[in-house]
This record gives sequence, C-alpha cells and structure tokens, in this order.
Amino acid sequence: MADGSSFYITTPIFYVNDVPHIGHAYTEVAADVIARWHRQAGEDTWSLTGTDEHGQKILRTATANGVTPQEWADKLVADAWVPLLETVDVANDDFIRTTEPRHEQNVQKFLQKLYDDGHIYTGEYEGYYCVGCEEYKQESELVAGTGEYEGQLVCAIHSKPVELLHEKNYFFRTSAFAERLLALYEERPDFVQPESARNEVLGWVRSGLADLSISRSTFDWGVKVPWDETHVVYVWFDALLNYITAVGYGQDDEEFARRWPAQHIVGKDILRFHAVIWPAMLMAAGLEVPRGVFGHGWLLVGGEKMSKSKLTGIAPEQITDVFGSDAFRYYFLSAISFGQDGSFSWEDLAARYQAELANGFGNLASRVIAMVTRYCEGVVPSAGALTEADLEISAIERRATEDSWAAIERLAVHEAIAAAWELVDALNGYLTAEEPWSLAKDPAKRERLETVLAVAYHGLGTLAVLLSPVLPKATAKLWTALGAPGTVQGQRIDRAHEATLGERVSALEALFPRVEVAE
RNA sequence: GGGGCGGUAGCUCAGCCGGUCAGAGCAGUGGACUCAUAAUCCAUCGGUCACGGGUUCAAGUCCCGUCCGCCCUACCA
Repeated sequence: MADGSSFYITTPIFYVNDVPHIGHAYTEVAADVIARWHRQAGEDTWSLTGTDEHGQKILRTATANGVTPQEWADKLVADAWVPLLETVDVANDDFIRTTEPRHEQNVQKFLQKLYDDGHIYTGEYEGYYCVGCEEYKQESELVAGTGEYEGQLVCAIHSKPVELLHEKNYFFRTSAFAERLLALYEERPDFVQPESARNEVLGWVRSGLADLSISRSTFDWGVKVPWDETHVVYVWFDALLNYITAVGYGQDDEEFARRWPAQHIVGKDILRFHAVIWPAMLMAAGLEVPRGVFGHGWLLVGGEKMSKSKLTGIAPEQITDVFGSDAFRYYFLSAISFGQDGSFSWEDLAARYQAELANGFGNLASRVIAMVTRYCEGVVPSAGALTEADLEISAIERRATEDSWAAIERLAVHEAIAAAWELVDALNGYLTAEEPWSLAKDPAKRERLETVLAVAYHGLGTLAVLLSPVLPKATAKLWTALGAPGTVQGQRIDRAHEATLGERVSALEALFPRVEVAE
C-alpha cells in the first residue's frame, strides 16, 4: 500500500531569538509522529526541521550581548533548539540552519533566477518608522497622539511621532500569481488543510494580493541579494526557501527530485506565508508547489493563546520532567483535534496521563505480561480453538491498524490515536470477560487459559507497533518485554496486526508510573 | 473598521451536505471482579445545543440580528 513512495514532511524553522515553549514542541511532535508513521509504513520518508537565524532582531540582540550574530545563533541553536528536539524525542532526518552555505548559496541562485525571469522589480517601500524602536510600524501598532502630538500618529511604545519614510526595496510580484493560486486551491481542495484554514486563505487571495518587499538595506545580517550586495533578503523570503535548499535545490538535482514536494506542517499564524507566498515563489521559479500545507491550531492556556508576554508560556521540560516525553507527545496529539485549537491545563494533562496512559495502556501491558509470567512461566502460549470473542479481538486489531493508517494519511493524528486506542479498551474488556485468573484455577481449562493469554499477548504486540510513533520510549520497552525480535520501530505499522512477536516475555517495569500530583 | 473561528452535559470536546443528533471521554454515583500501576469491567445521574427572530412538514445542523470569547488584518518571525 505505501511501499517505497516518497514522503517529505517539514516543520517551520524556529526563529532562534524566541524562547522554546510547548507551542513549538507541539508542531515538532505532530510532524514527528506523522513522519515516524510513514517511515514505519515503508515509505521513503524524510523529515526536516531547523532554525531561522537571520534578521534584524537577531543582529540586535547579538550586538546587545556583545557577540556576533553568528555566535549568538550558534549559542541559541546549541543551548535551546537542538535540546528541544531531544526533550520531546523527535527523530528528524535533517536539521537546516539558514546560515549554512547550502542554504545561503542556493537562496541566491533562486533569487537570481527570479530576478532574471522578471519576477522581481525595484520599488519603494513606504512605512511609518519609529526612531525609538528603530523599525517600521504597522498602522495597527500606532495610536493617536495626545498633548503636544495631538493629531499625529505616535508609536504605541514610545508615544513619540513616527516618521513616514521611503526606502528602496526589491519586490516580488506576488500579485501576478493570484489566478494560479486560486486555480491551485480549486484543483486540490486538500492543498490547504484543515478546511477552515483553506477558507481563510481563499478569502485573502480573493481580496487581492500585494507584491512583497523582499529585501532590506538598513542592516546586513542576512543573505546578500546577488545583484545588489547593499541589500539582504528579507527574512521570510529567506526562511521559506529552507524547505528546498535542505533537499538539494540548486546543487543536487537527484536528491531534490527524490524528496520534493513536501507536506508542510505549520501553525495557523504563518499560514499566509506558506499557503500563498511560498507557492507563488515556487511557481515563479518553475518548481512544483508543496504537497500540502496543514495549519494546526493554537494551544490555549486559560482560554487564550499561549504567550510569553502573558506569562502563559510553558517550557516543554516542565511537562517532560514530570510525565516524560511519551506523555507529552500523547497528550497533545490525542487530546487535541489536529487543526483545531486546544486547551491545555495541568489538571487535564494529569488526568489523561493517569486514566489513559497509566490505567489504560500501561496497566494493560502490566497485567498481560504478569499473567503470562505467572501462569505460563513466561513462555508465550499458543492459541487453541478460537471463540467468537477471540476472533473479535483479531478483527479489532486489523481495524485499528487500517483505520489509524488511513487517519494518518489524512493528517488526522488524533483520529489515528483514537483508532489504535480502541484496541486498548477492547483488550481490557476482553480480559475482564474471559477471566484468565479464574481459568488458571482449573487445570481442565488449561487450553482456554493459554488461548486467552495468546490472544491478549498478540493484541499487545499490535498495540506496541501501532503506538510506537506516538510513544517511542514506552513501546520500545514493551517490545523488549514481549520478547519480540528486532525493534518496534522496525515493524511495518500498516501491517501491525501481522507483526511477528516472541516466545518468552520478560519483566516489564511500569510504562507510565503513577505521578504524584503536580501543581 | 474589515475578516476568520468558536459559544452543545461539572470539565474537554464529537456532531459532514437539515429529519433516532441530543452524543463521547473524564469527573460523580451504584455494582462486579482481583491478573494488574488501589488498576479493570458493567450500569447510572447529568444538557431550554449563547440569545432573539426567520425559512421548512422538520434546525445545534440553513438565513438575519444581538451578546460573549479568541485570532488575523499583509513584511517580528
């Protein structure tokens, strides 16, 4: 079904000046689960993440800290962003930094091509400039002045009048691609997902596109515009190109052909850049547009979008230190309908950890391993004659396998987990109904006992495979305890119910130990 | 100002193109069971589907309006 085909997935690249919070980690984890799932389905998978290191903000903070912008970026990448991936257990294939030669050189090639082909022109950017902030302001950032500045627009931060400045800039003819973009959205209704994001994008494009200013000459921390080195490429234009420079654009045609196009996973706040400007850039360069752009929702804390300024920003380690990376991954991807906004609360996290991971899955694994150990001396029994209940479990294993994979292909991560979880619930119910502990008391029921345990053991093996993209650590432990060959990540997830398991179980520590009430 | 999304049981949310749509999980309550991480299983309490109109044989489900919340509004990413 999925053998060999190419699957390339990306996250946005992190702006290194930000502080990592669970929103960043959420995006990473979502893309990682999808990537792992495709990889385990036998696809030629590539997952990319990285960092965006150019721009005035970084130059400014680096200067303020007395180091070069490159040194500043190096430090943030090493201290904050690479560690974030470890914290939430992301298995990316590549990590691109926009300051790497493979990126900068090919951004220039791309830009030169667009320039040569007439998609870029020289224009004049006009905007309100605040001397205090040293940057241009949007009108929404300005307020009416009072007192001596009555009647003038002033900066909301400094309450001083802003100046209307003009600056020579290079512009990309985004507007020339409006019709082709609309045709794209029309032909491929799933190009922008979810539906709500698509509608929003349609609205923007229909209401008209303005050309994008893509260069700056007021600072120099960026990729130089090849035909005019007094300008550097505007940060967004630079950043978006990471998706192709990372897979060989401009220097390795074979690799590029193998990977591109990508499925982009982004937060809905940057949908405009990914679903409108980016495809337009690619069209201009004569390249294929992305496979799709998925805009996920916000994490809400106390009903509002999480943010540092409102002190609702939460560092991922705060969660993983207490519950572990598996729980982090499971919680955000199962509790939130992927694409929708989701509420985060410690109470909800703790409750789901306890009810679903500890009591549901963890305890199931524990009781099955314990009974095989206790009643069969650890030797995995083989099934005898099968009853209707046994066959029903087999059917659910198959259904969970098929449904979860189908959901992943639609990027419905939460549905995939829910489909797999039906097997958790079914197995717990099966054990209660079949009562192997009662069968064990009667030697005459030995065959039935072994059959029940064999069925439960097999179901647990299927679960280990199905949940491995979401719970890599716990399922690896479980796989070992099941005595199954190879690694759980090495098993075909699209055929999880057919996995080859083992012959002897070994002790299994609690997969999700009880956690003392946090906060 | 313009635009988007949302307001469904205590909590978090499903409900696609109108007709068993009034649901799930958690929490609560009652019971069963003991293999297991005081876990599991069964049953059960619980909602004027924000409000007001309208269309229709029939509306959380479509239309209009109101209120409330969040977000976007184009160069900080």
